[in-house]
Amino acid sequence: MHTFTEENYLKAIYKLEEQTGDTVINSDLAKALSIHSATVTDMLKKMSQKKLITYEKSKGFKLTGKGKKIAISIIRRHRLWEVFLVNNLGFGWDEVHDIAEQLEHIQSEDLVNRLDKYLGHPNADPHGDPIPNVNGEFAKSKAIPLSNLPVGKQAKFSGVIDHSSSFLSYLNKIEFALGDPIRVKSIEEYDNSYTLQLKNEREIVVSSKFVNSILVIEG
Amino acid sequence: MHTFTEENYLKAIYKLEEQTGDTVINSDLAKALSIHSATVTDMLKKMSQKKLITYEKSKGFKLTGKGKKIAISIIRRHRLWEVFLVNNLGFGWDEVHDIAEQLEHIQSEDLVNRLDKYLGHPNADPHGDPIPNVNGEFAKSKAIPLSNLPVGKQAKFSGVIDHSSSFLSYLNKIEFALGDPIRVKSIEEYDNSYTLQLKNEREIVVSSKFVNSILVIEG
DNA sequence: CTATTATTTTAGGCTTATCTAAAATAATAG
DNA sequence: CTATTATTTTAGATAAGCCTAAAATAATAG
Repeated sequence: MHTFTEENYLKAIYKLEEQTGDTVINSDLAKALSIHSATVTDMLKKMSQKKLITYEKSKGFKLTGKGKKIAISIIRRHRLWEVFLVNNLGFGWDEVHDIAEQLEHIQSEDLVNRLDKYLGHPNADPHGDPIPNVNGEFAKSKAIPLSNLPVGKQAKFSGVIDHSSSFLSYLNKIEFALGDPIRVKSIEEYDNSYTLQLKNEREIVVSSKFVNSILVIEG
Repeated sequence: MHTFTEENYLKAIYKLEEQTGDTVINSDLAKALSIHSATVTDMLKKMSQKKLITYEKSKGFKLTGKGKKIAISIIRRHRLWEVFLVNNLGFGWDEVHDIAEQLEHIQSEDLVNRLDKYLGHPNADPHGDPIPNVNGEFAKSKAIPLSNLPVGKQAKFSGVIDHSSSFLSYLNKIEFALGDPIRVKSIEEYDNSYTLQLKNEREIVVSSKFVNSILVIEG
């Protein structure tokens, strides 16, 4: 159907659109894919011809309906494979990204849907990212960054914003896992550090970077 | 590590060596890969430089130890994925080849070994083909073509030689599956057709092509 | 042993995805 | 509003894998 490269462009554009909520610009995409702007320009022309993006010279670009549909299906595949790798094969959540990057390009509708069923139609991957269903629809999430959670309110750790393996293995080290309860006890005005209360009354102190890197759901 | 293309060449050369027991020639490899001889010549030079094959102009070629090791690891991956697709995802044995052709190129030692463990270290794929272990060693098999089984001797269906999906779905249709008992009742001299006795005394008549396409183990 | 046939290699091209360097265009500061 | 800076595009190359057509080599038949 599409080449790996094209699929990677589509996925990257989708994620940039999601982040900025607007049209994407060449240089951002180039940075995201670690390639040069000239290369991006070339590819944009080709993708535009194939009606995967809308694109006018020197203006931003965005996915067409067709392009978006493909991007979402790649994300679906990626996240389902991550569930398999963690839940069934016992990989750590900090180890699966690169392998899922490869698996997401396997072409077979049937395979993805059987995998989905085999895994019990999960609605989130091991990092708490939502998995679109077979029609490309995402479940609505009430997750908010921990930094937006009012002090004292009880919540649950529901996902990460920072997917870097250094952050993920830090979470492993402090034994804080998806689904765990969490509450902000206090915020230190001096350096904006947070004192959090976790499972079994355990308290930890974390940086403001930390509280911007995880998502929680109240209640 | 290696490109998909290179891996496909290695696998194809391995299979041709296995079949003919000798050095492989350009035209056979070209046919196996459905590409032109000129393309093969190009690639042979490159692979020879990388010490994956031994090659002298206009003579045959064969895998080096290094090349063979890679080829076997690709076969291992392919067959393990086939087991997963059939046993866990419920695909038919006639449906998995193309998907496994893609999955076999996923690069991760760890992944293959975890998959192997998850599947319970199977020693054969859904077609009865042996799966090499982590060191690249194949279990010795006592399988023989059904055509070599003496009349009257009891045996078990242990593998297919013909992997075409038309043959496999024919076997599905006649409800003859791996592990089933089999015995040659008689051979018709006129057209070399065989009368076979299967599970529950059931008898079928098959062509000489059929008896050359399946493997059995006596006993 | 030579002529014919089969096989392999060379030579020159194409496409995809990338690059660098230079030119063109857009954005921004004064 | 113009000069500087930033961004994007064009132009020309490269490497991997493939092709076709022609040349070279090897195999085989008489």
